[in-house]
Formats: sequence, structure tokens, C-alpha cells
Amino acid sequence: MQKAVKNFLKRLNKDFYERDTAIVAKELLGKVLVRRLGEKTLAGIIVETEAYYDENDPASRAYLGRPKYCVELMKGDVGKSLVYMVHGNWLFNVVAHAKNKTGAVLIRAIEPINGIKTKTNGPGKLTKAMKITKELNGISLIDGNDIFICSFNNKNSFEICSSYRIGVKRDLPIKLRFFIKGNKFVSK
DNA sequence: AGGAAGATCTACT
DNA sequence: GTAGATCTTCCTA
Repeated sequence: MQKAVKNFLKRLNKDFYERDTAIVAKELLGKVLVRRLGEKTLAGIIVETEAYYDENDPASRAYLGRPKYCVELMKGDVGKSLVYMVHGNWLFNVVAHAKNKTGAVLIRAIEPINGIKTKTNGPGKLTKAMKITKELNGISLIDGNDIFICSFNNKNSFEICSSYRIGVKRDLPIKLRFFIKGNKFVSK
């Protein structure tokens, strides 16, 4: 820890998360996801995200008929984690949306900077690497200490690209996936 | 008990 | 690059 950790700036607060979901998704790129496990601290730079909206978004966990706990979380306070299982993989999201809206940002890939040994170039892989499970569902990234996101003193600037979301059966006609151009940890 | 899921791996054209 | 099988735990009934 050491050098990288000293570059952490402050934790992202409610004002950061309480904006349009796509804007938050885009601005989460280059931020640092921190996971505390007792004495250990795992950290990685977020390099790929996707925005998911409300019941009108067919790919969203808040879409009609989806599990109630997901809908409630995505409607509720921003800055909370939303964790759910898909095809045997835990996926990690952060609730983020403008006031009185619904939405969450899926963290799809990170670039390891501290304590991570396994590959993190996919949403299921990064949760495995960071030991993220259902236990973290619903906790706050603003107040809690087990997991949170910080801004980071990035030396190198980067270029943001967007595309349609991956693996989604029915997508919206707007590009809601954001990633850092050329980063090798971005999923394919 | 059954169905569904925003994934991953492997094996090809 | 795309295609298919397998996937593992959840929610809802």
C-alpha cells in the first residue's frame, strides 16, 4: 500500500451519486474501488461501467417483474451497493440517479492496483477477486467501511469511449456502457 | 420446484 | 468474432 494508497483523495459522497445515472457511470471511470477485508485492502481503478435505469429499461434490474429488493434499492438512497447473482456470478452495482429517479451503475471491470491477484476484466471476475457477495448488498458506500469508492489522483489522463451494453437481450437505443479507451482490463 | 439472469469458457466457422 | 453449453444462486410460487 503504500504509494498507490497515498494518492487516494476523498471518498465519493452523496452529491456525486445523486445525478443522472449515465453521468455517474461515466465519471466513475478512473475512480478507485476499495474493499477492506480485515487487515487487507484491495483496490482497483474502475475502467468499465454500464448505466441501468428504471422500469422502462428492459435490461434493468428495476424492469417490470424483477426482484423486489432490486427495484427498491435502485429507487432508494444513492450510494448504496446492489449485488445480485447472474449465471453464477455476483455483479456489483452502485445505486445512482437524479432525485426521485431510479437507476444504478454496474461496475464491469477494474484495473488492480493493490492486493488483487486474479483477473478482473469482467463483472463476475472482479467480484470474485474482491470477495464481493450478497453480504454486501444494500450497504452504503458513503458511510460504510467494507467497500467504497474514492477519487484518485490520476497521473495519466484517459479517453472515455461509449458503446451499447454488453450481453443485454433488449437494450435501449442509447449508449450506456462507458470504458477507458485502450485499457487492457476492459472486457470484450 | 421451477425459471431466470446484465456471465464465462470453450470451440469452432 | 460468434455460438453454444453450462452456469449457481436467487426469487416467486
